[in-house]
Amino acid sequence: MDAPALTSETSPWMPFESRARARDAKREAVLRTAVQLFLEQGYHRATLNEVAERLNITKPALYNYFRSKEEILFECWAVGQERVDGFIAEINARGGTGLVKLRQLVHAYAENMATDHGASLVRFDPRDLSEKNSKIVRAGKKSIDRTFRKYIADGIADGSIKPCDPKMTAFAIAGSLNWIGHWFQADGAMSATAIADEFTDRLTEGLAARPVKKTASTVAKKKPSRGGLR
Amino acid sequence: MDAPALTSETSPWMPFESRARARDAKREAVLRTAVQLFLEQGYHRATLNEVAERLNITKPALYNYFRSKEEILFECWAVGQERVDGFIAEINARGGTGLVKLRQLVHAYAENMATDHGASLVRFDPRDLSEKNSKIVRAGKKSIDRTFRKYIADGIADGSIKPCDPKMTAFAIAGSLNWIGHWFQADGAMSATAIADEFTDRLTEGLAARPVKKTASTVAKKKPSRGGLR
DNA sequence: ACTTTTTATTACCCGCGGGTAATATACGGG
DNA sequence: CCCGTATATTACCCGCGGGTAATAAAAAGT
Repeated sequence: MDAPALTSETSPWMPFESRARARDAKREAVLRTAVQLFLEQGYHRATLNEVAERLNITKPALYNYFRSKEEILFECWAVGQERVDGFIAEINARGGTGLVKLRQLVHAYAENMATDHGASLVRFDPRDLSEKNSKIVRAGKKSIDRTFRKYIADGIADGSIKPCDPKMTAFAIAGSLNWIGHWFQADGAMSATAIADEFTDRLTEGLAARPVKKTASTVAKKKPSRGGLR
Repeated sequence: MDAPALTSETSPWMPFESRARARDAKREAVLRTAVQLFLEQGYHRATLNEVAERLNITKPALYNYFRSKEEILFECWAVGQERVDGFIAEINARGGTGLVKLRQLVHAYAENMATDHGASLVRFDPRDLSEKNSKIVRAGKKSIDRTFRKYIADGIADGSIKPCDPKMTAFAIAGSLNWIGHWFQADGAMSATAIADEFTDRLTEGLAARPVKKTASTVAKKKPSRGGLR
Protein backbone atom coordinates (compact mmCIF):
# COMPACT_ATOMS: atom_id res chain seq x y z
CA MET A 1 0.00 0.00 0.00
CA ASP A 2 1.11 3.51 0.69
CA ALA A 3 4.44 3.86 2.42
CA PRO A 4 3.65 3.36 6.07
CA ALA A 5 5.52 5.25 8.72
CA LEU A 6 9.03 3.94 8.35
CA THR A 7 8.66 1.40 11.11
CA SER A 8 9.97 -2.05 11.86
CA GLU A 9 7.82 -4.15 9.58
CA THR A 10 8.17 -2.31 6.29
CA SER A 11 11.77 -3.25 5.69
CA PRO A 12 13.22 -6.59 6.64
CA TRP A 13 16.71 -5.18 7.11
CA MET A 14 15.51 -2.40 9.36
CA PRO A 15 15.87 -4.54 12.47
CA PHE A 16 19.45 -5.06 11.50
CA GLU A 17 20.06 -1.36 10.98
CA SER A 18 18.20 -0.39 14.07
CA ARG A 19 20.29 -2.84 16.03
CA ALA A 20 23.43 -1.34 14.62
CA ARG A 21 22.18 2.11 15.49
CA ALA A 22 21.16 1.07 18.95
CA ARG A 23 24.66 -0.22 19.39
CA ASP A 24 26.16 3.06 18.21
CA ALA A 25 23.84 4.97 20.49
CA LYS A 26 25.06 2.89 23.40
CA ARG A 27 28.68 3.42 22.47
CA GLU A 28 28.04 7.15 22.43
CA ALA A 29 26.25 7.00 25.74
CA VAL A 30 29.28 5.30 27.23
CA LEU A 31 31.55 7.99 25.83
CA ARG A 32 29.33 10.77 27.12
CA THR A 33 29.25 9.28 30.59
CA ALA A 34 32.94 8.48 30.55
CA VAL A 35 34.09 11.92 29.43
CA GLN A 36 31.97 13.51 32.14
CA LEU A 37 33.35 11.24 34.82
CA PHE A 38 36.93 11.55 33.61
CA LEU A 39 36.64 15.33 33.74
CA GLU A 40 34.94 15.30 37.12
CA GLN A 41 37.31 12.98 38.88
CA GLY A 42 40.31 12.67 36.61
CA TYR A 43 41.07 9.64 34.49
CA HIS A 44 42.93 7.68 37.15
CA ARG A 45 40.46 8.17 39.93
CA ALA A 46 37.47 7.39 37.73
CA THR A 47 36.81 3.65 37.62
CA LEU A 48 35.01 1.66 34.97
CA ASN A 49 32.72 0.41 37.70
CA GLU A 50 31.53 3.96 38.24
CA VAL A 51 31.05 4.54 34.53
CA ALA A 52 29.01 1.37 34.30
CA GLU A 53 27.04 2.23 37.41
CA ARG A 54 25.95 5.56 35.95
CA LEU A 55 24.68 3.70 32.91
CA ASN A 56 22.84 1.15 35.05
CA ILE A 57 24.95 -1.70 33.79
CA THR A 58 27.99 -3.55 35.11
CA LYS A 59 31.64 -3.19 34.19
CA PRO A 60 32.04 -6.22 31.92
CA ALA A 61 29.16 -4.98 29.77
CA LEU A 62 31.38 -2.09 28.72
CA TYR A 63 33.73 -4.55 27.12
CA ASN A 64 31.08 -5.29 24.51
CA TYR A 65 31.72 -1.83 23.11
CA PHE A 66 35.33 -1.07 23.97
CA ARG A 67 38.48 -3.10 24.33
CA SER A 68 39.93 -1.24 27.28
CA LYS A 69 39.70 1.83 29.48
CA GLU A 70 42.43 3.38 27.39
CA GLU A 71 40.37 2.96 24.24
CA ILE A 72 37.47 4.77 25.88
CA LEU A 73 39.75 7.64 26.81
CA PHE A 74 41.07 7.84 23.29
CA GLU A 75 37.65 7.87 21.70
CA CYS A 76 36.48 10.61 24.05
CA TRP A 77 39.38 12.66 22.83
CA ALA A 78 38.73 11.74 19.21
CA VAL A 79 35.21 13.20 19.33
CA GLY A 80 36.60 16.58 20.38
CA GLN A 81 39.33 16.46 17.77
CA GLU A 82 36.89 15.61 14.99
CA ARG A 83 34.83 18.65 15.85
CA VAL A 84 37.85 20.92 15.67
CA ASP A 85 38.89 19.40 12.36
CA GLY A 86 35.34 19.98 11.23
CA PHE A 87 35.13 23.69 11.84
CA ILE A 88 38.66 24.26 10.60
CA ALA A 89 37.58 22.70 7.31
CA GLU A 90 34.57 25.01 7.25
CA ILE A 91 36.68 28.07 7.88
CA ASN A 92 39.11 27.07 5.17
CA ALA A 93 36.21 26.54 2.80
CA ARG A 94 34.78 30.00 3.48
CA GLY A 95 38.13 31.69 2.97
CA GLY A 96 38.87 35.33 3.74
CA THR A 97 41.82 37.28 5.13
CA GLY A 98 44.12 35.75 7.72
CA LEU A 99 42.59 37.93 10.41
CA VAL A 100 39.04 36.92 9.53
CA LYS A 101 39.95 33.25 9.55
CA LEU A 102 41.85 33.62 12.81
CA ARG A 103 38.90 35.30 14.48
CA GLN A 104 36.55 32.58 13.33
CA LEU A 105 38.94 29.95 14.60
CA VAL A 106 39.28 31.63 17.98
CA HIS A 107 35.53 31.88 18.32
CA ALA A 108 34.76 28.30 17.38
CA TYR A 109 37.65 26.93 19.40
CA ALA A 110 36.59 28.88 22.47
CA GLU A 111 33.04 27.56 22.24
CA ASN A 112 34.31 24.04 21.79
CA MET A 113 36.52 24.38 24.88
CA ALA A 114 33.37 24.99 26.89
CA THR A 115 32.05 21.51 26.10
CA ASP A 116 33.04 18.23 27.70
CA HIS A 117 34.58 16.73 24.63
CA GLY A 118 36.33 20.00 23.86
CA ALA A 119 37.83 20.29 27.31
CA SER A 120 38.99 16.71 27.06
CA LEU A 121 41.41 17.84 24.36
CA VAL A 122 43.44 19.68 26.95
CA ARG A 123 42.56 18.01 30.21
CA PHE A 124 43.35 14.45 29.27
CA ASP A 125 46.94 13.33 29.48
CA PRO A 126 48.27 11.74 26.28
CA ARG A 127 50.65 9.70 28.39
CA ASP A 128 47.68 7.64 29.51
CA LEU A 129 47.33 6.41 25.94
CA SER A 130 49.06 3.63 24.08
CA GLU A 131 52.01 4.60 21.94
CA LYS A 132 49.89 4.29 18.83
CA ASN A 133 47.02 6.46 20.05
CA SER A 134 49.37 8.90 21.68
CA LYS A 135 50.97 9.49 18.29
CA ILE A 136 47.57 10.25 16.81
CA VAL A 137 46.84 12.73 19.57
CA ARG A 138 50.15 14.48 19.08
CA ALA A 139 49.46 14.71 15.37
CA GLY A 140 46.07 16.26 16.11
CA LYS A 141 47.52 18.86 18.44
CA LYS A 142 50.24 19.64 15.94
CA SER A 143 47.68 20.13 13.23
CA ILE A 144 45.67 22.60 15.29
CA ASP A 145 48.82 24.51 16.14
CA ARG A 146 49.80 24.64 12.47
CA THR A 147 46.40 26.06 11.62
CA PHE A 148 46.74 28.88 14.16
CA ARG A 149 50.20 29.71 12.85
CA LYS A 150 49.07 29.53 9.26
CA TYR A 151 46.16 31.93 9.72
CA ILE A 152 48.50 34.36 11.46
CA ALA A 153 51.10 34.03 8.72
CA ASP A 154 48.36 34.44 6.10
CA GLY A 155 47.23 37.58 7.86
CA ILE A 156 50.71 39.05 7.88
CA ALA A 157 51.09 38.20 4.22
CA ASP A 158 47.78 39.76 3.19
CA GLY A 159 48.27 42.79 5.41
CA SER A 160 45.37 42.17 7.77
CA ILE A 161 47.67 41.33 10.69
CA LYS A 162 50.60 43.32 12.00
CA PRO A 163 54.01 41.68 11.59
CA CYS A 164 54.78 39.39 14.54
CA ASP A 165 56.20 35.98 15.35
CA PRO A 166 53.47 33.49 14.34
CA LYS A 167 54.81 30.78 16.61
CA MET A 168 54.78 32.85 19.80
CA THR A 169 51.53 34.53 18.92
CA ALA A 170 49.88 31.19 18.29
CA PHE A 171 51.14 29.92 21.64
CA ALA A 172 49.77 32.94 23.44
CA ILE A 173 46.35 32.73 21.82
CA ALA A 174 45.98 28.96 22.03
CA GLY A 175 47.12 29.08 25.64
CA SER A 176 44.37 31.48 26.59
CA LEU A 177 41.82 29.36 24.79
CA ASN A 178 43.01 26.03 26.12
CA TRP A 179 42.83 27.39 29.62
CA ILE A 180 39.10 27.86 29.19
CA GLY A 181 38.86 24.09 29.39
CA HIS A 182 40.24 24.28 32.91
CA TRP A 183 38.00 26.92 34.42
CA PHE A 184 34.78 26.99 32.43
CA GLN A 185 31.74 25.59 34.16
CA ALA A 186 28.43 25.31 32.38
CA ASP A 187 26.58 26.48 35.47
CA GLY A 188 28.79 29.55 35.89
CA ALA A 189 28.02 33.20 35.37
CA MET A 190 29.00 33.44 31.71
CA SER A 191 27.66 31.54 28.75
CA ALA A 192 30.01 29.81 26.36
CA THR A 193 29.03 32.16 23.56
CA ALA A 194 29.63 35.24 25.67
CA ILE A 195 33.08 33.99 26.53
CA ALA A 196 33.82 33.16 22.91
CA ASP A 197 32.77 36.67 21.85
CA GLU A 198 34.88 38.26 24.53
CA PHE A 199 37.97 36.19 23.75
CA THR A 200 37.62 36.71 20.02
CA ASP A 201 37.96 40.46 20.45
CA ARG A 202 40.46 40.43 23.27
CA LEU A 203 42.88 37.98 21.66
CA THR A 204 42.93 39.60 18.25
CA GLU A 205 42.64 43.29 19.03
CA GLY A 206 46.39 43.65 19.39
CA LEU A 207 47.01 41.99 16.05
CA ALA A 208 44.84 43.88 13.59
CA ALA A 209 46.83 46.05 11.20
CA ARG A 210 43.84 48.42 11.24
CA PRO A 211 40.96 48.68 13.71
CA VAL A 212 38.30 46.03 13.10
CA LYS A 213 34.61 46.29 13.70
CA LYS A 214 33.85 43.95 16.51
CA THR A 215 32.27 40.48 16.57
CA ALA A 216 28.99 40.07 14.68
CA SER A 217 30.04 40.84 11.13
CA THR A 218 33.35 39.00 11.18
CA VAL A 219 32.15 35.92 13.02
CA ALA A 220 30.14 33.33 11.15
CA LYS A 221 26.63 32.90 12.48
CA LYS A 222 26.19 29.65 14.31
CA LYS A 223 24.25 26.89 12.71
CA PRO A 224 22.30 24.91 15.32
CA SER A 225 25.27 22.53 15.30
CA ARG A 226 23.72 19.32 14.11
CA GLY A 227 22.89 17.39 17.21
CA GLY A 228 25.61 14.89 17.81
CA LEU A 229 26.97 14.06 21.19
CA ARG A 230 25.88 16.46 23.86
CA MET B 1 77.54 19.17 49.08
CA ASP B 2 77.33 20.54 52.62
CA ALA B 3 79.47 22.95 54.65
CA PRO B 4 83.25 22.87 54.08
CA ALA B 5 86.06 21.75 56.41
CA LEU B 6 85.87 24.43 59.11
CA THR B 7 83.06 22.56 60.83
CA SER B 8 83.56 19.65 63.20
CA GLU B 9 86.07 20.89 65.76
CA THR B 10 85.46 24.63 65.93
CA SER B 11 81.98 24.54 67.44
CA PRO B 12 80.55 21.78 69.58
CA TRP B 13 76.94 22.35 68.52
CA MET B 14 77.77 22.45 64.85
CA PRO B 15 77.33 18.72 64.36
CA PHE B 16 73.76 19.09 65.46
CA GLU B 17 73.10 21.97 63.11
CA SER B 18 74.88 20.33 60.24
CA ARG B 19 72.82 17.24 60.79
CA ALA B 20 69.67 19.30 60.67
CA ARG B 21 70.85 21.01 57.54
CA ALA B 22 71.83 17.74 55.94
CA ARG B 23 68.31 16.59 56.63
CA ASP B 24 66.81 19.66 55.00
CA ALA B 25 69.10 19.25 52.03
CA LYS B 26 67.89 15.70 51.64
CA ARG B 27 64.28 16.75 51.89
CA GLU B 28 64.86 19.25 49.13
CA ALA B 29 66.66 16.66 47.04
CA VAL B 30 63.63 14.42 47.33
CA LEU B 31 61.36 17.24 46.26
CA ARG B 32 63.55 18.13 43.31
CA THR B 33 63.64 14.55 42.12
CA ALA B 34 59.96 14.03 42.76
CA VAL B 35 58.78 17.14 40.94
CA GLN B 36 60.88 16.20 37.95
CA LEU B 37 59.53 12.67 37.86
CA PHE B 38 55.95 13.78 38.46
CA LEU B 39 56.21 16.18 35.54
CA GLU B 40 57.93 13.65 33.31
CA GLN B 41 55.55 10.79 33.87
CA GLY B 42 52.56 12.25 35.63
CA TYR B 43 51.81 11.83 39.30
CA HIS B 44 49.97 8.54 39.01
CA ARG B 45 52.45 6.79 36.78
CA ALA B 46 55.43 7.93 38.82
CA THR B 47 56.12 5.53 41.67
CA LEU B 48 57.92 6.18 44.91
CA ASN B 49 60.22 3.32 44.03
CA GLU B 50 61.39 5.30 41.00
CA VAL B 51 61.85 8.45 43.04
CA ALA B 52 63.92 6.52 45.56
CA GLU B 53 65.90 4.78 42.84
CA ARG B 54 66.95 8.10 41.30
CA LEU B 55 68.23 9.14 44.70
CA ASN B 56 70.09 5.85 45.18
CA ILE B 57 68.00 4.88 48.15
CA THR B 58 64.96 2.66 48.67
CA LYS B 59 61.33 3.56 49.04
CA PRO B 60 60.94 3.26 52.82
CA ALA B 61 63.82 5.69 53.29
CA LEU B 62 61.59 8.39 51.84
CA TYR B 63 59.25 7.94 54.76
CA ASN B 64 61.91 9.40 57.03
CA TYR B 65 61.23 12.76 55.38
CA PHE B 66 57.61 12.60 54.27
CA ARG B 67 54.49 10.95 55.57
CA SER B 68 53.01 9.99 52.21
CA LYS B 69 53.22 10.39 48.46
CA GLU B 70 50.49 12.98 48.69
CA GLU B 71 52.56 15.07 51.11
CA ILE B 72 55.44 15.04 48.64
CA LEU B 73 53.14 16.24 45.90
CA PHE B 74 51.81 19.00 48.09
CA GLU B 75 55.24 20.23 49.12
CA CYS B 76 56.39 20.29 45.51
CA TRP B 77 53.47 22.56 44.78
CA ALA B 78 54.15 24.66 47.87
CA VAL B 79 57.63 25.56 46.69
CA GLY B 80 56.24 27.00 43.48
CA GLN B 81 53.50 28.86 45.30
CA GLU B 82 55.95 30.39 47.77
CA ARG B 83 58.00 31.78 44.92
CA VAL B 84 54.96 33.39 43.36
CA ASP B 85 53.91 34.85 46.70
CA GLY B 86 57.48 36.11 47.00
CA PHE B 87 57.66 38.12 43.82
CA ILE B 88 54.12 39.38 44.21
CA ALA B 89 55.20 40.82 47.56
CA GLU B 90 58.21 42.43 45.87
CA ILE B 91 56.06 43.97 43.15
CA ASN B 92 53.63 45.32 45.71
CA ALA B 93 56.54 46.76 47.68
CA ARG B 94 57.96 48.55 44.64
CA GLY B 95 54.60 50.05 43.74
CA GLY B 96 53.83 51.87 40.48
CA THR B 97 50.87 52.12 38.12
CA GLY B 98 48.59 49.16 37.54
CA LEU B 99 50.10 48.60 34.13
CA VAL B 100 53.65 48.62 35.46
CA LYS B 101 52.77 46.16 38.20
CA LEU B 102 50.88 43.94 35.76
CA ARG B 103 53.82 43.84 33.37
CA GLN B 104 56.17 42.88 36.18
CA LEU B 105 53.81 40.18 37.30
CA VAL B 106 53.46 38.76 33.81
CA HIS B 107 57.21 38.71 33.38
CA ALA B 108 58.02 37.04 36.68
CA TYR B 109 55.12 34.61 36.37
CA ALA B 110 56.18 33.59 32.88
CA GLU B 111 59.73 32.91 34.00
CA ASN B 112 58.47 30.90 36.94
CA MET B 113 56.28 28.81 34.65
CA ALA B 114 59.42 27.72 32.85
CA THR B 115 60.77 26.02 35.98
CA ASP B 116 59.80 22.63 37.37
CA HIS B 117 58.25 23.94 40.54
CA GLY B 118 56.49 26.67 38.60
CA ALA B 119 55.00 24.27 36.09
CA SER B 120 53.86 22.08 38.95
CA LEU B 121 51.41 24.85 39.89
CA VAL B 122 49.37 24.13 36.80
CA ARG B 123 50.27 20.57 35.88
CA PHE B 124 49.50 18.92 39.18
CA ASP B 125 45.93 18.01 39.88
CA PRO B 126 44.59 19.34 43.21
CA ARG B 127 42.22 16.39 43.33
CA ASP B 128 45.21 14.19 44.13
CA LEU B 129 45.56 16.05 47.42
CA SER B 130 43.85 15.59 50.74
CA GLU B 131 40.88 17.82 51.42
CA LYS B 132 43.00 19.94 53.71
CA ASN B 133 45.85 20.48 51.28
CA SER B 134 43.50 20.88 48.38
CA LYS B 135 41.90 23.80 50.20
CA ILE B 136 45.30 25.44 50.60
CA VAL B 137 46.02 25.01 46.91
CA ARG B 138 42.69 26.52 45.94
CA ALA B 139 43.37 29.45 48.22
CA GLY B 140 46.75 29.93 46.56
CA LYS B 141 45.28 29.92 43.07
CA LYS B 142 42.58 32.29 44.16
CA SER B 143 45.11 34.67 45.59
CA ILE B 144 47.11 34.75 42.36
CA ASP B 145 43.96 35.37 40.39
CA ARG B 146 42.98 38.19 42.72
CA THR B 147 46.37 39.81 42.21
CA PHE B 148 46.02 39.75 38.43
CA ARG B 149 42.55 41.27 38.67
CA LYS B 150 43.66 43.84 41.19
CA TYR B 151 46.56 45.11 39.08
CA ILE B 152 44.22 45.41 36.11
CA ALA B 153 41.61 47.24 38.18
CA ASP B 154 44.34 49.48 39.62
CA GLY B 155 45.46 50.23 36.09
CA ILE B 156 41.98 51.18 34.99
CA ALA B 157 41.58 53.38 38.06
CA ASP B 158 44.90 55.19 37.57
CA GLY B 159 44.38 55.54 33.83
CA SER B 160 47.30 53.38 32.72
CA ILE B 161 45.02 50.61 31.41
CA LYS B 162 42.06 50.96 29.07
CA PRO B 163 38.68 50.15 30.57
CA CYS B 164 37.93 46.41 30.33
CA ASP B 165 36.52 43.54 32.35
CA PRO B 166 39.24 42.66 34.87
CA LYS B 167 37.92 39.16 35.38
CA MET B 168 37.95 38.16 31.73
CA THR B 169 41.20 39.94 31.06
CA ALA B 170 42.87 38.19 33.95
CA PHE B 171 41.62 34.84 32.67
CA ALA B 172 42.98 35.52 29.21
CA ILE B 173 46.39 36.60 30.45
CA ALA B 174 46.79 33.94 33.12
CA GLY B 175 45.65 31.31 30.63
CA SER B 176 48.40 32.21 28.21
CA LEU B 177 50.94 32.16 30.99
CA ASN B 178 49.77 28.96 32.59
CA TRP B 179 49.94 27.25 29.26
CA ILE B 180 53.67 27.88 29.18
CA GLY B 181 53.94 25.24 31.87
CA HIS B 182 52.56 22.73 29.40
CA TRP B 183 54.78 23.37 26.42
CA PHE B 184 58.01 24.90 27.67
CA GLN B 185 61.06 22.69 27.54
CA ALA B 186 64.38 23.85 28.92
CA ASP B 187 66.21 22.31 25.97
CA GLY B 188 63.97 24.04 23.44
CA ALA B 189 64.72 26.84 21.05
CA MET B 190 63.74 29.75 23.30
CA SER B 191 65.09 30.71 26.69
CA ALA B 192 62.76 31.34 29.58
CA THR B 193 63.72 35.00 29.69
CA ALA B 194 63.11 35.48 25.98
CA ILE B 195 59.66 33.97 26.36
CA ALA B 196 58.93 36.13 29.37
CA ASP B 197 59.96 39.26 27.46
CA GLU B 198 57.83 38.31 24.49
CA PHE B 199 54.75 37.51 26.57
CA THR B 200 55.10 40.65 28.66
CA ASP B 201 54.73 42.80 25.57
CA ARG B 202 52.24 40.66 23.72
CA LEU B 203 49.83 40.21 26.62
CA THR B 204 49.76 43.83 27.69
CA GLU B 205 50.03 45.71 24.41
CA GLY B 206 46.30 45.68 23.90
CA LEU B 207 45.67 47.05 27.37
CA ALA B 208 47.82 50.17 27.58
CA ALA B 209 45.82 53.37 27.54
CA ARG B 210 48.75 54.96 25.72
CA PRO B 211 51.66 53.28 23.87
CA VAL B 212 54.33 52.01 26.27
CA LYS B 213 58.01 51.79 25.63
CA LYS B 214 58.78 48.11 25.55
CA THR B 215 60.39 45.80 28.14
CA ALA B 216 63.68 47.01 29.68
CA SER B 217 62.60 50.14 31.49
CA THR B 218 59.32 48.86 32.85
CA VAL B 219 60.52 45.46 33.91
CA ALA B 220 62.58 45.12 37.04
CA LYS B 221 66.09 43.87 36.37
CA LYS B 222 66.52 40.30 37.52
CA LYS B 223 68.56 39.62 40.58
CA PRO B 224 70.48 36.36 40.15
CA SER B 225 67.57 34.80 42.00
CA ARG B 226 69.20 33.46 45.12
CA GLY B 227 70.03 29.89 44.38
CA GLY B 228 67.46 27.77 46.07
CA LEU B 229 65.95 24.67 44.54
CA ARG B 230 66.98 24.13 40.95
C1' DA C 1 9.61 -23.88 18.37
C1' DC C 2 14.55 -24.36 17.64
C1' DT C 3 18.96 -22.73 17.20
C1' DT C 4 22.37 -19.04 16.97
C1' DT C 5 24.11 -14.58 18.13
C1' DT C 6 24.27 -10.66 20.89
C1' DT C 7 24.34 -8.64 25.26
C1' DA C 8 24.57 -8.75 29.95
C1' DT C 9 25.77 -10.80 34.80
C1' DT C 10 28.31 -13.02 38.62
C1' DA C 11 32.52 -14.46 40.24
C1' DC C 12 37.13 -14.34 39.97
C1' DC C 13 42.22 -13.37 38.93
C1' DC C 14 46.32 -10.77 39.58
C1' DG C 15 49.70 -7.17 39.27
C1' DC C 16 50.91 -2.85 40.77
C1' DG C 17 52.19 0.27 44.15
C1' DG C 18 51.52 2.79 48.60
C1' DG C 19 52.43 1.93 53.09
C1' DT C 20 54.29 -0.77 57.34
C1' DA C 21 56.87 -3.96 60.49
C1' DA C 22 61.14 -5.82 61.89
C1' DT C 23 65.73 -5.10 61.67
C1' DA C 24 70.47 -3.65 60.48
C1' DT C 25 73.99 0.08 60.23
C1' DA C 26 76.14 4.54 60.93
C1' DC C 27 77.17 8.06 64.24
C1' DG C 28 77.29 11.60 67.75
C1' DG C 29 77.39 12.03 72.88
C1' DG C 30 78.77 10.87 77.57
C1' DC D 1 83.63 1.81 74.78
C1' DC D 2 78.95 1.52 74.88
C1' DC D 3 74.42 3.51 74.37
C1' DG D 4 70.70 5.96 72.07
C1' DT D 5 69.11 8.06 68.05
C1' DA D 6 68.68 8.86 63.20
C1' DT D 7 68.70 6.66 58.96
C1' DA D 8 68.54 3.05 55.97
C1' DT D 9 67.29 -1.89 54.28
C1' DT D 10 64.74 -6.25 53.41
C1' DA D 11 60.55 -8.44 53.44
C1' DC D 12 55.93 -8.14 53.58
C1' DC D 13 50.85 -6.74 53.57
C1' DC D 14 46.73 -5.58 51.19
C1' DG D 15 43.32 -2.95 48.75
C1' DC D 16 42.08 -1.21 44.52
C1' DG D 17 40.80 -1.67 39.95
C1' DG D 18 41.51 -3.31 35.10
C1' DG D 19 40.61 -7.25 32.76
C1' DT D 20 38.76 -12.21 31.95
C1' DA D 21 36.29 -16.66 32.17
C1' DA D 22 31.91 -19.07 32.63
C1' DT D 23 27.36 -18.50 32.09
C1' DA D 24 22.65 -16.68 31.89
C1' DA D 25 19.09 -13.95 29.56
C1' DA D 26 17.27 -11.76 25.55
C1' DA D 27 16.76 -11.08 20.53
C1' DA D 28 17.10 -12.36 15.82
C1' DG D 29 16.95 -15.54 12.25
C1' DT D 30 14.70 -19.61 10.02
